Amino acid sequence: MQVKIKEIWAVPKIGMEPIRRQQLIQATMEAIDEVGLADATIARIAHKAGVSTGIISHYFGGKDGLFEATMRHILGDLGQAIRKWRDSTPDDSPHDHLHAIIRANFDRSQVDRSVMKTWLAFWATSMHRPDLQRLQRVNDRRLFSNLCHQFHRVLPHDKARNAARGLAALIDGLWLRGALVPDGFDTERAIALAYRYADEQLAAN
Amino acid sequence: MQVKIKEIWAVPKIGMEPIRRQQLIQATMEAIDEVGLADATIARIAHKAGVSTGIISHYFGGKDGLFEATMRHILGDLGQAIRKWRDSTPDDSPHDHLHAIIRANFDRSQVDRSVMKTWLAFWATSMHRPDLQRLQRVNDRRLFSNLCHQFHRVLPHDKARNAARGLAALIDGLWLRGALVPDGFDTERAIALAYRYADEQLAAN
DNA sequence: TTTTATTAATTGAACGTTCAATAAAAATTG
DNA sequence: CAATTTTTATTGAACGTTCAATTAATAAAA
Repeated sequence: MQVKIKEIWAVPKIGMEPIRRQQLIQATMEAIDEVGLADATIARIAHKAGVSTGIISHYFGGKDGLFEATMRHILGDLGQAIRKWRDSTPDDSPHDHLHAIIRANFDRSQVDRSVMKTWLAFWATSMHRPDLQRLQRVNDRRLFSNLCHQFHRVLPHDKARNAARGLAALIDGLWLRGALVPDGFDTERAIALAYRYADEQLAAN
Repeated sequence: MQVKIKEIWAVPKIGMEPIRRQQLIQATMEAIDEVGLADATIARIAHKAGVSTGIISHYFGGKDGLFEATMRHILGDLGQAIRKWRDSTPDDSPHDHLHAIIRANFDRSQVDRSVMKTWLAFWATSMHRPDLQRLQRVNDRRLFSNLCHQFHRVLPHDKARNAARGLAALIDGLWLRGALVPDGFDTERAIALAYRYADEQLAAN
């Protein structure tokens, strides 16, 4: 029944799944960077990845599934960055550990333009989608309890909790303000401000 | 040419424009609160405001215009809150002025659920729409230069700028984290943390 | 042969916008 | 004052477009 001009069909290769998933997640972030989530249609994403639209439903079940997978990918990168900076620290004093967490949150993988825009879209969307909201809260709590644990090695309960709350907010705020300015994000300045806050909280025991 | 069952037509009353604009802006925020910007269709908004879809284009030129007007309304409320808290302060010391700015940013008009969700949608959308981006930057700069001016009455240039940058980020971060938790936003705790930061910066001259 | 991989074409729902119709109210004219 | 024209306010059906999702077709690989 189909009308065809040429008898050219795609050449299936085995083991394409992980490659296609990666390609489509990357294309999703790029599309969001270019036109925003609302206009990041599956046709646009598929074209950018060099595949047809059907493949998105095939591997991710649909657009929603692709977006969630993209966000999980970014969260995975953040977790990796935290491990990387933690392991690169000489000793494991609260001071060094806090600095590592701060550095990780401003890691190159997190301040990339397309990643930052995807984060913003994620926040706005997560408010109406329970599945994304859960993802968001898990991440939120992890940052908070990480910070809390480190502060608690030096400060009493309440002070540690408040210090963690403040530092978590400062990190998010610096990151948000960095994301919202169109021109470059001065990461080092943001890191320096967060370091200062962390150090002051540690000193006030 | 229209097919009618009943001979009932709307009863136009003069001077409806400001009333309709207010109704539609309110309905927009409620719709965003309920289903998010993407699903806040003009049909839904119009129904919620108790008017027909055509009226949105009539008064706002379209959906985009309505969203921008909604955001301008929220920004206007923020400006009003800043004036309110500034005027309610006994003297105009840097300390009191900073506290007033902090209070205004956590004013009831700004921590309302529908307002917070609209803010989030605004941030995500502003990244791809120059008109909204300008609106966003004007607001950003106003907060920063307000803070900077107050800190500068006590601190030298560089320290004032860093203190302002830090406090602006802390305010935004506390606000963001408050917006993202589904259950209530502990405004007083956020205000207390911001106060503490402001006070510590003022003391470190 | 079945499974995996993929595409092009198609479908149907949803959406924003436009527009003719309608009438009260206000302004203008005779 | 009465008759008319214009302005303001409003509706809701119709239109055209855009999407996400589905489907039939295709073939290499297992």
